[in-house]
Amino acid sequence: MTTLKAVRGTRDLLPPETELWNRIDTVARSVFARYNFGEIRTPIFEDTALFARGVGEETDIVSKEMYTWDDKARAQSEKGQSLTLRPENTAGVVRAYIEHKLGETGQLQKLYYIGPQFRRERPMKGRFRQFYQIGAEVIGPASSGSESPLRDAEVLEMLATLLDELGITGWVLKINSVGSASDRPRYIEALREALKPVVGQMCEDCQRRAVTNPLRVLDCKVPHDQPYIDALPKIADHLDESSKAHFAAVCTALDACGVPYVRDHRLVRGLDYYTRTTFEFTHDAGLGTQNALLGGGRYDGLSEAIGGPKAPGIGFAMGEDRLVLTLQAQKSAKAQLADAYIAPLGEAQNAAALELARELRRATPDRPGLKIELGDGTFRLKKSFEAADKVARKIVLLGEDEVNSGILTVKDFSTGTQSKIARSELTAHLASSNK
RNA sequence: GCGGCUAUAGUUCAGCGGCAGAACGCCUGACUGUGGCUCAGGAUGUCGUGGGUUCGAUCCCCACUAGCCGCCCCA
Repeated sequence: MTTLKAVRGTRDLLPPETELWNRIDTVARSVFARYNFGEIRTPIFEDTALFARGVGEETDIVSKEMYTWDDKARAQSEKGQSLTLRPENTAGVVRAYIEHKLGETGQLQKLYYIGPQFRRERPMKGRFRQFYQIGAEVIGPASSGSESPLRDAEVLEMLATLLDELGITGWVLKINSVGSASDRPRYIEALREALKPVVGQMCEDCQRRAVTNPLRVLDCKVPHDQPYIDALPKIADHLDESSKAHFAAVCTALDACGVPYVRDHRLVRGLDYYTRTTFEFTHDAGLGTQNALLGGGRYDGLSEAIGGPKAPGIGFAMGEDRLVLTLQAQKSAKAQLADAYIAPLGEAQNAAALELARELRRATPDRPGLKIELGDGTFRLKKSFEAADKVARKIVLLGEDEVNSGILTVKDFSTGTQSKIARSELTAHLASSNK
């Protein structure tokens, strides 16, 4: 029989790595809570039309990367329909916003999500077919302030805080404005015109892009092409007055709170719904060419595109897989040692050891409970020490003497010192030197 | 979807058309209640899967699968 394996582009997350994933989730939830975001959980699959209309029929994501299937009717009373595993979460959140009439509250909705997304792409380092995103959306009727540049700046400031609290050092924030829905076609036309005379001298990829998707020429990294690209028209010069003022206000607010950023007029994003502010946080360690930790932007027309009321918004999605890779590359990911390893000396002490472990592990109103690894009485003492040294900060010896006297032997691996501790004081002793 | 590189022990990787290797890790003992160092010994495995060429294939050829890199795109 052939052995079954995780399918291409999917993977199992195992300890100790899952500890890092959990830590990232915890830090993210804590930051979101302080900025007064609430969690939303949307279904993992949706009607295919949601993504076609929301993300854009012509985008690569929709045209070739979605896991879509025909869900057959099972009875007269049930309709068949085309369903799709979500390739991103913004469309689902906006769908929920419309469906539950969250705009009717008049309040600004601040929602975050953490969960798996699915795209049928060629897997690479930092790119998987099932991958995890942590994202958030700020959306509401214009009267709630959802359109304000202050929202953009606040979201960016929150992201800087989140990355800092995660311990990611050396991130770079790039921002740009892609203008309103009417600005962009005008700019693309200007780009085509400007490319015509020079594209013959540029790389083959650019010659193809100039025809298929001129905005992508801005992404070209071939050194020879750079002078030509620098000479091309900039989208900043093709924005209408209100988009210009909006972007300037975002920059002013970021300057005021000291979040560093670079304006990158070449930053273009591939999802149709983006308008005005777009951004990306990049990092160079551990990610190879997939160096974007997160990306996002404003989507002032998305709600209408999927049949809802006017509801301007801004959001982002972080690649959690990429945060993990970056933190691992920074070596700030070390497994948490147990507070103690209990070593019963002889099988006769096994039962007493379990009882002791239960006591130490148990949480009380004033103490969270200790992290305890339990050995085995059949191990020779040497083996217990070797095992304990790998997983715990201290070893607690529980032999016949200790069980009878109630005075336990505790050795601290970091200092090498050994002490006798009364059983009644053991919890306090182990908890006190918790760092 | 297209092009390229890769796949051997738990891990990182050598290797060769003729007995499957190293380092680290793991297990046992020296050492019966004191680890890290040392020494002695031990187990590593469908050489990614399936075909083909050959007296003989882990090695050469083909296909498939998977990972990585580039295109495309994106978190």
